[in-house]
Amino acid sequence: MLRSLKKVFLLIDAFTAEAPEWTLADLARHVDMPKPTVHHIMITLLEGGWVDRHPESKKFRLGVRLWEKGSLAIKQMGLRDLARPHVEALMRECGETVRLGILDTVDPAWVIYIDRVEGRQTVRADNAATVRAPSYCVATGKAMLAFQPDIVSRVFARPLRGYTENTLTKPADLDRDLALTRKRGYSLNRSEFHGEVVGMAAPIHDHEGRVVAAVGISAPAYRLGPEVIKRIAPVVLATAGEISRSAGFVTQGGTYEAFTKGTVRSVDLVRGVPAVRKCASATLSEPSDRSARGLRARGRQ
Amino acid sequence: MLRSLKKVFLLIDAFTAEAPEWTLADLARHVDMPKPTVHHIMITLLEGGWVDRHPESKKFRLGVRLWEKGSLAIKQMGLRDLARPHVEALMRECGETVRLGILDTVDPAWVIYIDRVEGRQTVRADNAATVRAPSYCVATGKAMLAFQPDIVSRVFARPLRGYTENTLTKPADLDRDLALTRKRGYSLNRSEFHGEVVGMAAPIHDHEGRVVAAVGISAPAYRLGPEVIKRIAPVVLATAGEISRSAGFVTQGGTYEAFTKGTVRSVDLVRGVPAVRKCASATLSEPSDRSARGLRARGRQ
DNA sequence: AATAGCATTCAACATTGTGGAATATCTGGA
DNA sequence: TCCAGATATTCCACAATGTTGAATGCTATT
Repeated sequence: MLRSLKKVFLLIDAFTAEAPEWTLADLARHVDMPKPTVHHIMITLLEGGWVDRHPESKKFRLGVRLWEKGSLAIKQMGLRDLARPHVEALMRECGETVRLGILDTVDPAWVIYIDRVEGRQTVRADNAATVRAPSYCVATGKAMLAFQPDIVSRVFARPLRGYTENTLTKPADLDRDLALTRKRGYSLNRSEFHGEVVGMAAPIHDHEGRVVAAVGISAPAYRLGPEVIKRIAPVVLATAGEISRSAGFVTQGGTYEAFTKGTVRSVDLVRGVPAVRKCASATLSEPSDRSARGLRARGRQ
Repeated sequence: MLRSLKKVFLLIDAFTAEAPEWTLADLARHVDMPKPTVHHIMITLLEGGWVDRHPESKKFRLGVRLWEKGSLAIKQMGLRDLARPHVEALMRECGETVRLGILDTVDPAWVIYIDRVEGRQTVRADNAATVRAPSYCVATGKAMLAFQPDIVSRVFARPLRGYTENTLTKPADLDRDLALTRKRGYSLNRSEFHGEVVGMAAPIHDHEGRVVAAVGISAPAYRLGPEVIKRIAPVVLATAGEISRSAGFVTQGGTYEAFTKGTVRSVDLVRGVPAVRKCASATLSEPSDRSARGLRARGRQ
């Protein structure tokens, strides 16, 4: 809409973990805009505190105000605080790193981690860590995509980049994987993003039945073999269920009706929108032995 | 500079901890702009993921991208990770809540807390907590102001709002307090922001001698009496010194010269800029008994 | 059925950002 | 010391851009 604003977005997006500092000229080259234009915008951002500038090197960095408002944004979401105890409990139960992720509202091909608890005891929301990952290659991302089929097409809009030899880059393959995820209730990442790293995750629903996030664990492949996965799956599913529940998501009567003005409605878990038909919650129940076996067989190929 | 951008700033600033959600009309009224103008801007922000919108209530919230880039900003500053172990150590030593704060680059009348460790064991960077406080009423803020006299005038630019009956609202009073702070090396907050809450803090210098942050503790007044303050002061000062040191700040030769191309320069701690004269580091040394006594006397009035 | 409050769309207008050219400042090399 | 080639910054005329009143379409409330 507003073109000048989009230019600002482009400029801010130039600042990444890999390139956190920019000189004016480099920045102008990078975004392909005239230097004076970039200068004007950056000076304005500087005045507002949105970027910072080293007084000598003249290099720009992202500023304090961004952090301040960002903190507010995450606080607003509330989900993080809500989920925290369950996330920690999950870590304690399985000992591995636990992540809480949401889909990037702009581009669902990316997942953004809003919390993380390290395998050992480093219990801190370390936002210095990786915040962004391709949703179609990680467990949390796939857990969310699987239960929001209408969003998947947006992921397919662009070609799926392969990160490892295991990455599912063909839409058909990914679709099959998502279907499987829907069946068993949890998703699996078999080293599709980083080699040697595997993970599993389950979706979290809000009080209206929408998929809003996912919790998952990740670990070195050798430590998370098929048998372990089978054993841990119920725990991950239970965690996702508990978080959903504290977010107000209840499948039969009770809390749920409070949010729909006396009308008790159930939710179509697959579409993620309130629907008429009543359905059993795959999230809250444990997976059948059948699907667990199916998983193990698939993991071998 | 760019007026349209400033409008955007105004809009984003409307979102606070107290008013985290806005409808379009309310927002337009609040910032006193025509509705279509606000609409255009917000839609653009929405597309960029900088704000979010509840699909039904149509209310705007701050979005994920803000959080993402904010995380990057704080990570970039690095100071937080650097200081973390010392911050934690300080908490362990005195058992009280420890905060790490920096001055708002735009308006030094405010301090922004970039880290916090709770008195007990809740060791997490809880950015859901208070992030912003008036610098002239809190220990961390006054520690930074005291050692940057040129900045203080900017704080005086606007009248100092009183938060409690102890708040130093008269410039002369504050100046006296800052002078005292310079002498003893650490600042004190005697319930000047929140009643019943007192605190003390010391400034942190970077490798060029600039004051970049402050560490401090805060506690209920009854728990942090004059005698306790006297006992704890050296610990706080030592912590600030250690953080400064790991940031590359060294007062005699050594690391410091590495940053000034072979020229060994010392730093004028008060002005915060490299200077010719050599001075003893108030930050790294313990306060004399005299100043500690002076403090106790003052605390009585 | 009617009102009042929302969000949204449109298009004509002039305010606003744009960017080429000029200047100032810095850095490293000869 | 001086120059060459970077950099950041300032200026101003132009037109592209954001602006906003008026009109429309919603959704709730009375």
